Amino acid sequence: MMPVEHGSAWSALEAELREDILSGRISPGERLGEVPLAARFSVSRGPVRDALRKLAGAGLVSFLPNIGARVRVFSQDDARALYELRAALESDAARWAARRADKAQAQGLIALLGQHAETIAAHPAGAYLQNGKDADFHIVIAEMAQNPLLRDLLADELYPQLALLRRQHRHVAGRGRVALREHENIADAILNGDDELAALLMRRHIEASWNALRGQLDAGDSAP
Amino acid sequence: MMPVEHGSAWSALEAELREDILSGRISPGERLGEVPLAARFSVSRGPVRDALRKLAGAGLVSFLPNIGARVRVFSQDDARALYELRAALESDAARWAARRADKAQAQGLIALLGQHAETIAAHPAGAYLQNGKDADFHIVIAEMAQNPLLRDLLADELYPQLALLRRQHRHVAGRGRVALREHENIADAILNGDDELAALLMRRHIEASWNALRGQLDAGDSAP
DNA sequence: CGCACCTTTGTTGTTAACAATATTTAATTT
DNA sequence: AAATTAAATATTGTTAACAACAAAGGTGCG
Repeated sequence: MMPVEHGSAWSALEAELREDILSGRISPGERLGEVPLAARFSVSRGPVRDALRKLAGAGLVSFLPNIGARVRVFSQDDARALYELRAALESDAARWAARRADKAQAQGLIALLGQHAETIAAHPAGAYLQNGKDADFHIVIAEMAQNPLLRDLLADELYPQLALLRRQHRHVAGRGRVALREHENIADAILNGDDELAALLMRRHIEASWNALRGQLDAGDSAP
Repeated sequence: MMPVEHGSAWSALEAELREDILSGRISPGERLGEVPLAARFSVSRGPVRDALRKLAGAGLVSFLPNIGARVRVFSQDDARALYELRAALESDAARWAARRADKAQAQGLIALLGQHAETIAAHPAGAYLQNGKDADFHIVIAEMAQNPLLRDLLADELYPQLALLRRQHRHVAGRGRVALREHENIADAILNGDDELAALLMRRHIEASWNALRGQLDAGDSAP
């Protein structure tokens, strides 16, 4: 008999809520009342609370005691802090990836860059950074670093927060070709086992990404 | 009328549990049943669940669905991952501290090192690393970096986890004098605004700390 | 007309009972 | 006696009702 999956009450719930937030179906700043959510998922408020607390821990939801949960809104200072943290983590991820490069993963990285080049050639306008392709590259490197703590912190916390942050603003201007070039240089350094160079290039790559975003933030840009 | 503080049911609860775990009153691996805890704090299981989930998010408690919570036990690989992450975060904290050094904080750092030198002189055996003095130094630097996200990640997650990790093992052999010397060199680099040197020295400092701990781990050392 | 205060309403925090799962204990069989 | 299975027990997951708090709206007073 197919067992009715249990204990998954808030597990599935959290995943779906996450998806709704990251896809923009629920907008930044929007209220997340426990009762409506409970009704929507045909479940009681208990599991909903658990899921909201977990999402708050992941930085996707802001939580005020006795007031409630809202989809998180990032201040410019939040964004700066986020990118600085990202630079610290990812430059070290690149450093370790260069030292520990695993054959299979390294080939995956090369294949990925090949795909990206094709994508860029096909859509010169630059949909590169927009469609999760960028995230793939960074996640492969996080895997290559062979540090589960670092990988999870990046994949489960930082990248979702960055995705949500970008939702608040117009998509960053097409840095596609330049970004791909930077990715290729980073990959080369990793495949050559040059850990210091890989770390430095990754740091510069993220600083460039931050500068591009900050330009838009300074221009007073915000999503509808 | 003095208002009976509310909303503090699990806030105080979480703080006390944290303290019990970090102080060793509850040992690593020990079971954290919801019912006994609820009875102990004269509260229902709901707030206890919240507190346990939060502590699990902070990495002090391991949580298995349908089974329960235990005080976290670190594997050697966990420890390695922790120290690698720490090196990434703290070397960048030192980097930013050197760039953004705030007068008041910088003097605080100097004062701290003076105290530490006296402590070492008074207790040559080396109680330096054992009594939170070490943590103070690193926290001041995290503050100086002026990145709330980085500071909270270090102060609320990494340092507590490190404290718990050390509880699992005999105290690391007195690296006191050497560590103080390293601290002084880091502080000099920060006060001179030499961000690259500060970052590098901090990374080496943490690597040395990790090597000292790993030596004991390899020797099959574990707390009673 | 404006402001403060109070009432009302809606939402979150907490509780205790119920349901489902894991663990332990005891019985049974080989 | 050892191992396997089945009942019993303890623990976690979920639910619905109750209590405390915050926000909104209306009323009275200056």
